[in-house]
Amino acid sequence: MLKLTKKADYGLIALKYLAEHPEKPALSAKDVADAYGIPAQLLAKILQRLTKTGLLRSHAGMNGGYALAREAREISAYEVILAIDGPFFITSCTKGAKSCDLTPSCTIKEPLARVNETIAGVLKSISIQDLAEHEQPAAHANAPARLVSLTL
Amino acid sequence: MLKLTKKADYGLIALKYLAEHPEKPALSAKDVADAYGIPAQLLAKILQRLTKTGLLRSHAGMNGGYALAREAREISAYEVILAIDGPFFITSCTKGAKSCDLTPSCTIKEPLARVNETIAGVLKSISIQDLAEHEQPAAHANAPARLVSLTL
DNA sequence: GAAATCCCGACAGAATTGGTCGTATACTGA
DNA sequence: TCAGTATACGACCAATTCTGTCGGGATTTC
Repeated sequence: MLKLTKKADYGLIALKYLAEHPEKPALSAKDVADAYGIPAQLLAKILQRLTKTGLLRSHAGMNGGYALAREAREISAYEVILAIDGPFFITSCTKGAKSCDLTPSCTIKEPLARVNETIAGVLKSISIQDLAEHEQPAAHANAPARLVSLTL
Repeated sequence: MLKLTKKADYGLIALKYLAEHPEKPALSAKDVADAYGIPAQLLAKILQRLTKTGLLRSHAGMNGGYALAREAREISAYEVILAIDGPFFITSCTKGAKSCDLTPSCTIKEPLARVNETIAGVLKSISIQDLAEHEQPAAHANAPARLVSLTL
């Protein structure tokens, strides 16, 4: 299915929201959760993780909350997903050191690893700001295309 | 995590295996399962599904089994994954008609839909034959790169 | 010190995935 | 026509993963 987990989704949504409100010094997990109807405690944990990986800055106490640790332009969707869901591999085998437990198996793995890199490249090329900019149905007709190369 | 299910993996492995043995008129599910240590009954169900979607031809009885319905070159990894795992969307929201149940939510969805298409494009550009060719650690140094464009 | 807020581990329920079983059906060859 | 080999398919269970909740703690502001 190749889909993001809801957590990753929530994380991206939250970061986008933060990027859209640069005037606020910080927004609490609850603020964001309420804005989108996301379970507050769950979002809190996600934001905590993003803080731990250095994508967000946090501040406790009244009027505390979270803020982007870097420019929205400088945070890629890839980093967010990586932080929340952990490293991903398109093949279900490649889990760390012990490659495939099955016989000589996954002869399929090697070519797909390249696909994996390509996808990672695409995700790396997208910043939180890109997400925020396209809030309004803009005319992306003339947006410059980004080329990603896949060497099989 | 953005990973393929094991079923999709198995399916790709099996198709690759079939592509590598064009001399055989058909290979049984058990043959393939044994070759890779894949649970035979599970693989059987996967191959049945691939048959139903027209990627394989099947034949019951002795010396029966499965064979590619088309040239390996003409079967894309995308088709295989689609057949086995169903349509995939990178955002966990986009599930059919009813978009996001949450409020105005997934403002994130629209840009990511493009990413989704890009990934699908990558997968479509890879054929079973591509997978089969790179069995041996070949020198893909001079393999022509394929460019996939992403217009955000 | 009280309120707001972040921090974090543990855990329960739900959903998905992986795999098995049993049975029916189709084809082959002796 | 019968035995053996295979596919076809639905039901079902087991394992894993994901989602969301709870409870207690630590910081910061007022």
